[in-house]
Amino acid sequence: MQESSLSTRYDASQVESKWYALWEEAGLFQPENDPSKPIFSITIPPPNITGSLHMGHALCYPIQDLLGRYQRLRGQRVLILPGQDHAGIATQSVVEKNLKKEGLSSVKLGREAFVEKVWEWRKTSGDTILHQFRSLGCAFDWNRSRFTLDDKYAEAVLRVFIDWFRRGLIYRGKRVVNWDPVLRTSVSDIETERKVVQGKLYHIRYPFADGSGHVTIATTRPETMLADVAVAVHPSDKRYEGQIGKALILPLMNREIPLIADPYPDPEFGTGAVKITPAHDPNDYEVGIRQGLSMPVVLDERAKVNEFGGPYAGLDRYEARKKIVADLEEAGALEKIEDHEIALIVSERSGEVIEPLLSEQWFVAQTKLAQPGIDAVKKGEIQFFPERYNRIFLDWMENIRDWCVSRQLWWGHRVPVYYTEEGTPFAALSWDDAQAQAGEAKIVRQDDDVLDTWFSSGLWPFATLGWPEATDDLKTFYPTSVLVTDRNIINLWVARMVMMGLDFIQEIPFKHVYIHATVMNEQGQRMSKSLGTGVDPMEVIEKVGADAMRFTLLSQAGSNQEIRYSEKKTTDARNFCNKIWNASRFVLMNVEGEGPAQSGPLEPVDQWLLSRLARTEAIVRQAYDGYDMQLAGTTLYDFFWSEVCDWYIEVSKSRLQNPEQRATPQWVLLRVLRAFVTMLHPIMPHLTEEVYSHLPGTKGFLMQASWPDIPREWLNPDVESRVERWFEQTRGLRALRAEVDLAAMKTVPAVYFEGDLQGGEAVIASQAWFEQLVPGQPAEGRSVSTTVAGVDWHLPIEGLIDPAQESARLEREKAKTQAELTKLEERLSNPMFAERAKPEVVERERAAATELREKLSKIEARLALFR
RNA sequence: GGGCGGUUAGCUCAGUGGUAGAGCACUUCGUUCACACCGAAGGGGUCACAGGUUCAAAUCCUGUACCGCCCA
Repeated sequence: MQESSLSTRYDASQVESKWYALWEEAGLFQPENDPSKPIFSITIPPPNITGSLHMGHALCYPIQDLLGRYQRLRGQRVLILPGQDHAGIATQSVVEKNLKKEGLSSVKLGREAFVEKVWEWRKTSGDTILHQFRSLGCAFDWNRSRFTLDDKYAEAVLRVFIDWFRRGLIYRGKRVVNWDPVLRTSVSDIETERKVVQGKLYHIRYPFADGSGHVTIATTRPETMLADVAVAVHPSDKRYEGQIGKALILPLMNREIPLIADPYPDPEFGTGAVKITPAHDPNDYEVGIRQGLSMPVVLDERAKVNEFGGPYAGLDRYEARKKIVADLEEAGALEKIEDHEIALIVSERSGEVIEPLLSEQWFVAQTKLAQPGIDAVKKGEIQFFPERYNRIFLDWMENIRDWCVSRQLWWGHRVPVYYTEEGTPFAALSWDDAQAQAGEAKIVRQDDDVLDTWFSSGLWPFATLGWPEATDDLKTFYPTSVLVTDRNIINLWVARMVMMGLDFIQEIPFKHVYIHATVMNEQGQRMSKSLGTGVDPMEVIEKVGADAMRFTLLSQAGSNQEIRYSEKKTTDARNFCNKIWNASRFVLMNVEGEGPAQSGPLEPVDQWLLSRLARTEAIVRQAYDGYDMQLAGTTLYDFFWSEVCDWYIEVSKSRLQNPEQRATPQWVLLRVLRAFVTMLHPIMPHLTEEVYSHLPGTKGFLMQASWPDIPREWLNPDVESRVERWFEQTRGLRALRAEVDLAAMKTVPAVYFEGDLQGGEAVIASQAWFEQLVPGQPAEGRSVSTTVAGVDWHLPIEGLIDPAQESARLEREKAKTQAELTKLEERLSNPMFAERAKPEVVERERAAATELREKLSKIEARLALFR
């Protein structure tokens, strides 16, 4: 290949699709069949079948791909198992919406036909997001892809339910749940969000039955009063002393309800009296349980008032509120209405306000299951990254509440409970199975509900590997190495996988949990399609390529909890791609054939770069190991751009022109470039694979290569500081030139110096653009001078010097130096400093002060020449 | 109400006790044969605030304010 004919612009679009196809063709996404290698495995968080790629995915999945690619380079046998979640509510409501457009509905179709429709929909659009993962470069094992409603997976789900049912861990009970009146199902807490809105606080008088005055309660939801069973006050509330136990008349309904004492009401808030509606408020429900109150339900599954609401029956909850408020007003029971901020709970799926509703549901007892998970985290068998999430996890697990697992949906794993005519439940894999268990009694129906989606995804790390069968995959890849996910589902998903894994496999499901940041937009707002703040990652990939997209996000991901995405950053990342591309072209254009087999003697700059490489490698390796992609990314960026390109390549240019000298820089550049693309490969897989393929002597894929093996002796701090001193001198000289308007990069005959350059003459001369560095002072004429790290430089430019300008420059330099010196002297003059500070610090400060004093006196002397 | 995270240059962020950093943006200069998606130089910061610990604090401690998130 003619490297010089490669374009000066890196074109990601061609490169990326080419390599992805080649990797897949070569079977590189499957784990190697080499049992001697250690295992690294991940089962990815299964995206919903309703999904398409968003920025959160564009971070989460590339992190997993990065880890997989890194561990593969490190010699591990890597499995990343992809798949999808059937996502009960989300999917069902999407399909319902589609049906509505056709004038159909789930009710019209009936259960069987509806579920059929959902399967059709899943087949046509279900894999969209998995295909999009390919554009991101994700090296996942598509052959092992799983879906939570696959036959085998579904069987695993039912087996778990049946097992827990038999052990008495699953029970049926009445609770106040989050009821979505539009989707007409219970929903979990994670499927709701809080929204603060401006509402009203209604103050209502409840008169005592004996006519001795009244109690005023305040409520934001007057319509629920229809189902009030009591009014509660705090036991310590002096205002109600002696009145506890008296009967109140519930206005409009004219029922008698008691005034009770309970710790729930906050005496500071309003009158301290709270109406209690156990069937329609979770807090009131707790009071109801404590006090043994009845729990009438007054709203139906559509949130309409039922027959218990008497004259209000049939009204929607909001219509009922209006009418009730009007009637209260008329009855003189309404004391006042205030504006009040209300924290509404809204269903994420339908956007409807959640109705807390008492209903009968299936629950899983959690306390016993949680304990092994708590122990595993406390013992450090499972570790969260960042560490702070350990506690968040433990706090939740230690205060865990029973889990409502039933959903009133049709799409999902149907609760495997069958009932006899008498209503006796049997949990079984099939109707026949249940009948066999029931014996004489006849099974007449199966439970209508389906299981919470998290119930099935809780099995993900082992059901995907073949459980309940003892498959090779399960033996080989479980427990998995790490789970990478979002902090929002630590409790709802991570905790469940931990509990289920420990309960059914008796082993933790993963050793590490890395909680990644949330991707925000440029203004720090949450990205959301409905708010129009979302950005489509596919469009970004089209513009700048997947590698730049990945670098943008990955190089911001560490232990932070927010990342700001901006288009500008993708441009920067694209520029980095281009820089790598062009520097690689440069190297290839300057190497012929296979390149030198070995280096000649290494010069200090060669040793310097190799030493920098050694440091970079150590930092990057530790960063990847500790889930600090940000550190890895920025370290590689800085190393390549400033050390390889800005210094080493520039210094090497003249050597590469010289046939006698070129072998060594060629050898160094190839070694460094190969190591660099290997280390960067987990972040930018395509570009690095492309560059690697052009390197002389390359066989096979970079994806299959080994992590760079850096000889220990390359680390050379002495050479580093020596060479960096040369660069410091170079920068000082360039700055001096700029100060006197001497154009950069135009070679000038001579500059004079006094001091020790430590062998850096050639490097400094070429990099500061001088033909020669002359020891001593210029014989005659004026020159401008500067002092850099103890070396004096004199640039003879008689005739070009504007004395006023030069003395102004010197004054600035003097002021700066003086300020530094003053600061140092203040520190040094404190006797406690010399006494208590570490000796090396004192020594360093003293030396620095001496150098500054010398520099200052030189500046003074130079100033005198221009006055 | 409880908890967690954040507050450092115009912007986005590094920086776990020893002379305040990077990228972008900005100013000036420069198309030289890797790259103008580039190079050179430069300006720019009371490290949110108030106390404390320390020879020394962006960094450790206490408190406050503001922003964000989670739980109730």
